Amino acid sequence: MSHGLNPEQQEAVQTLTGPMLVLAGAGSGKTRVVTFRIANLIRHGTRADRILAVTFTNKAAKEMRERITKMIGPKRRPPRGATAPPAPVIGTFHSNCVQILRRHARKLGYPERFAIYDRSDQESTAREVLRQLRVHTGMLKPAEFLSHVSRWKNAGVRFDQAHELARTDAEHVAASGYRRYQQAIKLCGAMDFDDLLLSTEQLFREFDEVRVAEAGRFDHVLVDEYQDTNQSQYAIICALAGTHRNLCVVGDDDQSIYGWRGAEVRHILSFSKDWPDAKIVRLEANYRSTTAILEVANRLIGFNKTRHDKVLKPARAGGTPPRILQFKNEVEEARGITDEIRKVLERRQHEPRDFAILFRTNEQPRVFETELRKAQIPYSLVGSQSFFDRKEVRDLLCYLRIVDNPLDEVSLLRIINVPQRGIGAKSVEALLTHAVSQAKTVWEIFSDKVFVRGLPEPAQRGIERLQLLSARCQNKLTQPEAALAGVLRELVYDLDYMAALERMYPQADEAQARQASVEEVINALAEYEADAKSPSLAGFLDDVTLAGKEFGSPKDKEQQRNAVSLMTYHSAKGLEFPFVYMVGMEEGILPHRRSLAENYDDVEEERRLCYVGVTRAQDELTLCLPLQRMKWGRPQDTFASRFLYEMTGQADNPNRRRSIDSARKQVAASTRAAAKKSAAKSSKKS
DNA sequence: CTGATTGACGTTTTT
DNA sequence: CGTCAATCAG
Repeated sequence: MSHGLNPEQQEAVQTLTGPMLVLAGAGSGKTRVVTFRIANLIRHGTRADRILAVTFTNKAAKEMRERITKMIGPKRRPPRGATAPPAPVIGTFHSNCVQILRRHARKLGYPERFAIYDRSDQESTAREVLRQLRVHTGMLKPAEFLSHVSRWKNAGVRFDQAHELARTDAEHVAASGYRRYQQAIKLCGAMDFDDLLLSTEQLFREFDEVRVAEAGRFDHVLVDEYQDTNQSQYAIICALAGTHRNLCVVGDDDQSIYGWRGAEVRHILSFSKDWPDAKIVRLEANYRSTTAILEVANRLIGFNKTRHDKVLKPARAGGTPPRILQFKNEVEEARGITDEIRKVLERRQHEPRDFAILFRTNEQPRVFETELRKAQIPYSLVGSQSFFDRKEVRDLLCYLRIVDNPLDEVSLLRIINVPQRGIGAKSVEALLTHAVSQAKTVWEIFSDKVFVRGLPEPAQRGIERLQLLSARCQNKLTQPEAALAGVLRELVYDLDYMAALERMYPQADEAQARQASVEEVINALAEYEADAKSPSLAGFLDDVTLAGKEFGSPKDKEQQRNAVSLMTYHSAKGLEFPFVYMVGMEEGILPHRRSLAENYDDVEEERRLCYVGVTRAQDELTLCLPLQRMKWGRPQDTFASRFLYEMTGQADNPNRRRSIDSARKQVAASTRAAAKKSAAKSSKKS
């Protein structure tokens, strides 16, 4: 055991009891240490299923599970029907909280089958709440409203306290909405992502017997990416590990990039205050990147004030110094990088999966997508717009959610007239007003015969059909041996959904693509059904909400296995690539203008974001700067990111703006020349 | 009730 | 330049 580990790593792996803080720098083999440690615990007699490991993403959890199975799992596949050997419990905070809450939801006044609302459900609810308050979207947008509410929730501010903290007009409106929002989702028997953590915390606080029971399931708790834990997550950790104190947290304060979500670097900076007997292990050797890259990384992060002092020590000598490339604009940037990648690929030394293009905002990759597609280079856009965000997929899932839980108002409102069944805006409005006045959900109002008879004739029939549809599905589900995928297939048939899609999308190819998505949902459900231990509609929906991004068609999966990665710095955390391109290194983007506005702390977080990007690179790092960027149809000049100057040791350069200006002048000249040329061409033609 | 057109407006990251 | 909400004519 512990072969190939350095002394620090060995200490982290072999000290098995008591609290421990592992300060793991980027590329220090952190993941390896965590998995070795779990394996070691099992070898020393801990039952595997009494170990809880909390990861940041579902993807990380999946990878960790696979690694551990490889290390300690049976050499041969156990015969069919044999009981599976105990395995460690590995998952995100959110998925673990759902497990716990499913067992005790009643205690908190939620139905056993409470729904989980994702971002899009939250936005719909927010929109509805703001509409009821007659707030103009110009004054407070749903997304902004949600960010206020989320901040309050994470800070432990209840909806009756928010008004005291509100300063601006928008915040006061948000405070009024907060109450309604919370009541609305509670009425639907739903929790949003924040609620999952807060409710768990509340559950442990108010019902000690529950806390004792849940904590008693484990003898060891490990937390990865500890720098990104927020207040409630920390409380949950303490509740679970407080008794046995076998708590191992692993993280890097320099990679704390979720402050906006309530993560507190404070937790990792002061761990030893709360756990005075904690052993602290520092992993500073970096096995990932070349010396040339690490020099830049160290120089950059040195500009941050609030941090544990540590320096990444390179294990790989030499290397190519990072390059800084300037392009005329963001289209040229995409074209230039695509070209470079294509050339490297043609030499057959590297594969598409060796490349990553990192950016700050989700709007940036659009240009890259078109260029990569043109060059026929396979790419995968990580994160945004997953399969389950497609309209038709989402609609179908809403049907399933209503079948599972008819009180789920957000889902109902989404598909109440999709495909169209005569329940127009007026009728919906009437239903909603009545529902609110009765403190009931719309689904319950459906059964209010007197009220429904007052609605237009087509609406009445639509409601009846909807009720019938749901009842039929529920009926099928109660039958023994009912296949979930089969029920869904019949639902699609009953809805005549495929034909409806053709009507909704007149273009044949688009309609076909959407119909294919429907097939894929059915496949995904079938796949879930085949894999899950005890499959249920509810379980499938939970998985989709919490880990939706890992689903997808087999074709997509196959294609994405070896593709250039396009992702944000946030989703790049924990990953590594031989070639990394950091794109759009401009003031206003990285650091983002929003974080520049107010305080200094936010710039430090942006710097950490940049640091995360730099430390993803194994062999070659390229920093890119478009000198102009299209904004609202007009090209606008950019300024080079201050981080570029910091990384290159020019932070104090008083002329840094001028030097960029001169570069811009050159580009402007060449642009003018190009414009003249094309003008000449077109005049020749005519 | 539905489908088409017009107008305003746009500052980030995600479990 | 795109997106989405509000508005209007069938």
